[in-house]
Amino acid sequence: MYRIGELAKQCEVKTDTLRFYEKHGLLSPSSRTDSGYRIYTENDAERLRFILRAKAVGFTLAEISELLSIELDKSNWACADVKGMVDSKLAHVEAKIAELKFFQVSLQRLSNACCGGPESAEHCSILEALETNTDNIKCENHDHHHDDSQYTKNCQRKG
Amino acid sequence: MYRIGELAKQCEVKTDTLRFYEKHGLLSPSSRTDSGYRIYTENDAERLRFILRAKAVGFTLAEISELLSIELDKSNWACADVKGMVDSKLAHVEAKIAELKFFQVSLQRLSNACCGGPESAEHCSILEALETNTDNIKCENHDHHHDDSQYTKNCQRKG
DNA sequence: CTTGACCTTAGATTTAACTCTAAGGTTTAT
DNA sequence: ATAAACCTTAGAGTTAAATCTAAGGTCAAG
Repeated sequence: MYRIGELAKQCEVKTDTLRFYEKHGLLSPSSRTDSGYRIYTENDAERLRFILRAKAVGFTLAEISELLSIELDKSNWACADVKGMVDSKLAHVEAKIAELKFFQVSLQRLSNACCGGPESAEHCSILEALETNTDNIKCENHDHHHDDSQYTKNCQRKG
Repeated sequence: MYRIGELAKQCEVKTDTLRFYEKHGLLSPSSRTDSGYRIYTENDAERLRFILRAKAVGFTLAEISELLSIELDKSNWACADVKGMVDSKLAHVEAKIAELKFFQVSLQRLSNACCGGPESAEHCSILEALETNTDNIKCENHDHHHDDSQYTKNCQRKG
């Protein structure tokens, strides 16, 4: 059982944000005190964490509402409806994962191609890494050496 | 070589959006015609696609700017700087992937638990799926049958 | 028994990211 | 050679998602 300020602090949001989510139907406290204070349960907290996670990966509040409506309307829906909706959201999530893996590969490639030393990063760029396909990595070959293996271990392939 | 309208159409954004990105330093056309029209190269288009992908997975324009600044400033930076920044962004991307996999698992679990038939979805909910750990899945056991295996194949485990 | 940290509401303001408007110049098709 | 469909700028308006303000009620500590 949390009051609004406690839940807000725990989840690192403002109390305003919680009232905003309530007004927009995303999260309502399970009860109120006699004097009208909001009382949130652990279940409410779980729901909030779900909302914040969804937001962090780029879902809009409208999309999050839709995801959560699966919970709210469950007894009025048929399994077929729920499954259809879930599977569509699942496809959406999987598409996002694929997009992010694209960034991951690009950034990893750039990180690998870059020796990490004090040289100019003339040939280190995300877009160069994007243009390069799969494993044929441009790698700067500077004409000097510096102390250690840590910097140069990833610099061996050349386009 | 594209004019603003052509690039906008190709990437399904408004021309306003491209002018907005230019004003905010995310994407400038490589040149202009004598009469002042913007001329975008294939490289510019690639950069735009990068921006749109980054946006789609929840990066703000400020974060995207930062990602792209690796490109802009490359000759003024040392490899060590670039690598540090890239690795930090990489960690960010990997965290997002982890978050999304959390959703993927939850949704997949829900999809699996839900028989997909015409029954009430009483026990189908995202939050129930979130609460359930790993493989001990609640699954409604309706007292009737319907046509085929397609609906019931995933309904065999019970908590 | 009052001070200060909480809570309430309604409504105004802010921020990011567009999106539109107005007033005019350019290009292409008929 | 002129209408339609583009382009230019500066600046105003919109939308989502908060965030702040004002005016006041609640409650535990000293």
